Amino acid sequence: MVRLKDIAERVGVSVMTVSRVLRESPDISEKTRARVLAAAKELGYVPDATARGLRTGKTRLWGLVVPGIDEPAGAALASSVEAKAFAEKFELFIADSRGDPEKEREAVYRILSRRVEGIVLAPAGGAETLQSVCNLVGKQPIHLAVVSAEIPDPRPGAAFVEIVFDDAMEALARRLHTLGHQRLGILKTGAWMAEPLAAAARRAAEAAGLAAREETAKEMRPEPAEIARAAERLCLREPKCSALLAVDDLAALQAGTALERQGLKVSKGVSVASCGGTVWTEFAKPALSAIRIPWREAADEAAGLLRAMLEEEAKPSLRRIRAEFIERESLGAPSTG
Amino acid sequence: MVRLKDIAERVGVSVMTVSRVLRESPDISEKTRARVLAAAKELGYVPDATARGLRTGKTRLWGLVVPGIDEPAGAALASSVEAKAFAEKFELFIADSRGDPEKEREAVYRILSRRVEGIVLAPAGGAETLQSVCNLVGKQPIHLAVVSAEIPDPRPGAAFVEIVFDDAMEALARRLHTLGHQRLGILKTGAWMAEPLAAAARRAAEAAGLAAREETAKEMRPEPAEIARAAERLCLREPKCSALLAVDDLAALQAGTALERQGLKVSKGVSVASCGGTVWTEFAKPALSAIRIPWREAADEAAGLLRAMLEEEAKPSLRRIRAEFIERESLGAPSTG
DNA sequence: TTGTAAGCGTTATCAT
DNA sequence: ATGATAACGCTTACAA
Repeated sequence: MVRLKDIAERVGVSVMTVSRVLRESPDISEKTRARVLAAAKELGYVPDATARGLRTGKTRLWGLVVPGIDEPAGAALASSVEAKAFAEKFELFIADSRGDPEKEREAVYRILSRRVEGIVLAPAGGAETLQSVCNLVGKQPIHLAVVSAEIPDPRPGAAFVEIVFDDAMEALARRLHTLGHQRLGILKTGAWMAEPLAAAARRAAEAAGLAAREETAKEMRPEPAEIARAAERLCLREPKCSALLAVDDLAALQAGTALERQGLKVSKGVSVASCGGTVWTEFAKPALSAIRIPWREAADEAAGLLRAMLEEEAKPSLRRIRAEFIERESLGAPSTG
Repeated sequence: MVRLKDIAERVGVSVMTVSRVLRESPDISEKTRARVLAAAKELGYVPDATARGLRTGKTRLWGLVVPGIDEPAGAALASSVEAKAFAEKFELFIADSRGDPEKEREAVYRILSRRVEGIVLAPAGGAETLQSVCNLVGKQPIHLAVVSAEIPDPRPGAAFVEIVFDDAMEALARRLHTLGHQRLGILKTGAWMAEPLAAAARRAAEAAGLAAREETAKEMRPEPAEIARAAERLCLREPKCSALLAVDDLAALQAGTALERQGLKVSKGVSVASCGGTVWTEFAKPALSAIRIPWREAADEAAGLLRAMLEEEAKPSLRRIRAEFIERESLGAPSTG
């Protein structure tokens, strides 16, 4: 590995001179600059950002911890944060908690030990387990931005980006009610934010005068057959639901397919909606995605907060971002009878 | 930030003693061990892996560079490599080249400057631009594992995981021929590995006695309307293709939808196939995914190679992984006439 | 314009 | 069983 010292010896100057040249400091004669640059190139010098960080105290490192980086939502988050990091000349650690709070804790700890300047966290657990991670990070002189639908009260010392589902869910429930639906089936999985989504759906259904039933598949990405069974329990068994809301697009896609196999026709007879908002789902099956979740906006906001906190002494803040209801073809009137 | 020194002063021992306790070295009296541990906990000590890495020369850091981390294939890769890294107690940098060889070069350089011990690269460009990145990395004392369908010849000094499409494509082409198809439309996008996939499809079509036509959308993830136009050009304009192969599932999904809107029925009349093999696409639309690309296997292999290279002095190796043809419902006989 | 000395937090090595 | 010293590669502070 080539060090400054190697270049210095080669050129016959001090290490400091080389360091200055490479950092483009002024006060360097054109002659030495050229010779140093040439030697650096010739030797294939790659600066050691690790050593620089140790000396300066600035590592230009960020960390991101998500539950499920290969889930559409997690991938959207990763993409947004990575883009910001790259543009700002930060390197980004990514760790996947896989929905496990224990793994999340370990990931955060390990990332802390790398002396990152900030962490974006998409929490795996609920508000309780989040507290403990916030405490851990709070003791370190770094910044934390949490993207979540459940904000602990009182708020720990971190920047929060809260994703709010209520307005969108209420709009959806009202729309379904207007179309003539009386009972909403909620299909929950172990996907990120599934529980807050389901809770918002329940609240909205009640407010709109819809009865609601819920079926749960615990895995983050359940077997298609399991989703099919849940969908059938909701829409084929008494009391039958004429409308189905799945907490994510892929589950909705499966559920819709399953119901059509059973002879129900989506949009006529049974309405199917889902919560989505990633490049992938928007692209693949926009018809179902009635609740658009602003994953990218949330991630951009979180990354923006980290960057902002670098400069100003930003106080722990709370930023709300709202999901929105989008009218889709998969929503229709219930079959009569 | 708490340092070993702080603990040492607190307990009244030397820094080395503290270091030893924290690294669980033997030859430490139970008494001091307990006191050091207590102080470390009390002060909220988090070790500085950066400084450790500087001193030991072992950073336990890996890097991953992909084109499109929010694409199904990129996300699958990230997930696999992250899992291996986490299990092996490595931290993982992730950078997204977004299909741009220039960005890829910068990402690799920046990751090198973090003194990672290994890099997994999913190259953005073809074999030519890959060479230059391999040269850059080759000068450093670290390991490189490349996941690609195009291996440069002669092979640069790196471990290669080659994804091979030919067998699967040939099986697909033969099947289509048997079903009575005479002309295959190939729908290419700017997705990762699109060009090698299309090339393999062309070769396979020719070998099976199918004529082939190709339409290209340059973006990695083109507008649905653009895909629809391309699909229509292939299947509605003379010489009409009775079978369509898209280089990725999402494009196929869009294409299928577009063709059905035009009155063609997928699996009767027009056959639609795609190249997939990620959790998302398998889950959402298995019907279309006739070429299963072993993304995860490839990523696991690449991560495994990195790990192996840590221990033994592994030579630059080449490992082939084959895509497989899977019979799907979306394949049927062409409409007669 | 260039050089010298010291130190960032840790561990290898040798000493006690 | 514990401590002292130096060094990893770099940059800040000061001197020449």
